[in-house]
Amino acid sequence: MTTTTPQGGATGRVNQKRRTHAAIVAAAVELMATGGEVTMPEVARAALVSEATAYRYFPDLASLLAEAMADTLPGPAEAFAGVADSADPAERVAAAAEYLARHVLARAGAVRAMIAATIVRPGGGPARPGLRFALIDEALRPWSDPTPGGAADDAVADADGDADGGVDPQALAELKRDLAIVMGAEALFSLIDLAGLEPEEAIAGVVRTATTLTRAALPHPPARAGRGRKG
Amino acid sequence: MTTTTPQGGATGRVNQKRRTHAAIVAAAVELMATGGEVTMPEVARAALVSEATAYRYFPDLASLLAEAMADTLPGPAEAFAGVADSADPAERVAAAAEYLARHVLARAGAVRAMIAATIVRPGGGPARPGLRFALIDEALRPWSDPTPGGAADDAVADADGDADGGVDPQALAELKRDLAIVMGAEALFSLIDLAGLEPEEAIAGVVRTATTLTRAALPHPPARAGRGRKG
DNA sequence: GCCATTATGCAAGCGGACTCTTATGATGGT
DNA sequence: ACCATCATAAGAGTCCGCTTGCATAATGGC
Repeated sequence: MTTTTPQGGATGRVNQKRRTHAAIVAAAVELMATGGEVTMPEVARAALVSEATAYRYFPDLASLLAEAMADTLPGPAEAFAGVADSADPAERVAAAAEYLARHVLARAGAVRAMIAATIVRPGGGPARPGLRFALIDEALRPWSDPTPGGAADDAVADADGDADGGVDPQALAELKRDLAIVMGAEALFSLIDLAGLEPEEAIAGVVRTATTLTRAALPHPPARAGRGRKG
Repeated sequence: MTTTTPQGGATGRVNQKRRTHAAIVAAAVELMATGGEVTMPEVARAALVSEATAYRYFPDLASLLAEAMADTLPGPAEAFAGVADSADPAERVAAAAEYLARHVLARAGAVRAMIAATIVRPGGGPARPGLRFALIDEALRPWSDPTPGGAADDAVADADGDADGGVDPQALAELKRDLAIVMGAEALFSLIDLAGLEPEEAIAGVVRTATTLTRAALPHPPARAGRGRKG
């Protein structure tokens, strides 16, 4: 996510810099979409730019991939397209988890490279986007904001019965932490690489686990995640 | 976990090969224990062996680290030392999760290198140990084996009330999958690197999430994971 | 103790992630 | 149109992962 331009930010040949920057990101986005591996020399070649120049704009490959990744995520809005008017957090969490998982799997090669690059640099800067956190917050908004102002208010009361907005803040924070573990690329790759699941099974797996965790956080008798809905 | 010796397995100069193999693994174990990064040249130097020789015994760094890692894990027995006579799966899962997490964190550098190496080789062989799976199976044994033959039988009946061994096999399989996501090094590093938690907080986090999932799989009214027990 | 077997060391090499230096050449204000 | 500024290209260099070929030397059966 870190972007460095030559000679600081808005000084010098701003146009050229914006052009170059855009070209590099565009090339990265395109290569990422193939799902294959993405290397810095490749991106540079595709962007008609020297490798050294690419490194002048991004401190490392992970930062470049992070920005390219973030650029292809239109924002939380799309993730909840199907459940926009639903105030059931479990449903919203499931939608977010699946949305993120499919996005990741479609760019598996790049995401794998990103994880590999960032995992060996513990303190080395915020090179990885916190995509999941924004999605989690948005998914749990019905519990965070007591009154979002739309039809959701009714839905909350409908789904929640007595305590509509009254969710224990600590329980909410813990749920967010739980979901941060599950709603990530690493979780997906764990299931695929270690557990030997097929991509679709892995998606179903993380969605199910995320749903289970969300339901478990509810103060009400939890129905377990619906199984066989995708099978 | 893959070990290749020159000229096949038990042929040729067996003693020399065993000595060399042991020296390499021992060096890796020692370097891992420092928690710092572990590279192949380093291990080779520490083992008084050329790098090429190290690669003759292990196809890649990940395999070497995997074997060294597995060698330092005395087996499932130790993990459940404190809860050996407990048949509460949630308690056993918590113990296993914490055990694994501490083991990983004590060798963070090596594990990070291992993840980095394996994440970019999706189909490239089983270079990563399934440590978690054995632990999960062992933790859930009270549910898998209706009658393990010890004092656990009574404890099961005690904790479970009516249906002692009668746990839905599918629910059990799903729980195992859930736990496979949470009880792993990646989950730990996600919390530390992305969520910004301290190591101890991260351990508490995965333990809590694992406990929550296990409790949620119980057919009975689940008490949420005890919070504040670890501070 | 000899000597064929065979593990090992050395060294070169490839590609990727970066870093740094030097020399162009495009940019854009005047 | 000029030309100082500044982004860029090119290339070498470092480190690691990993491979390969060849010469050397230890091993251990005889």
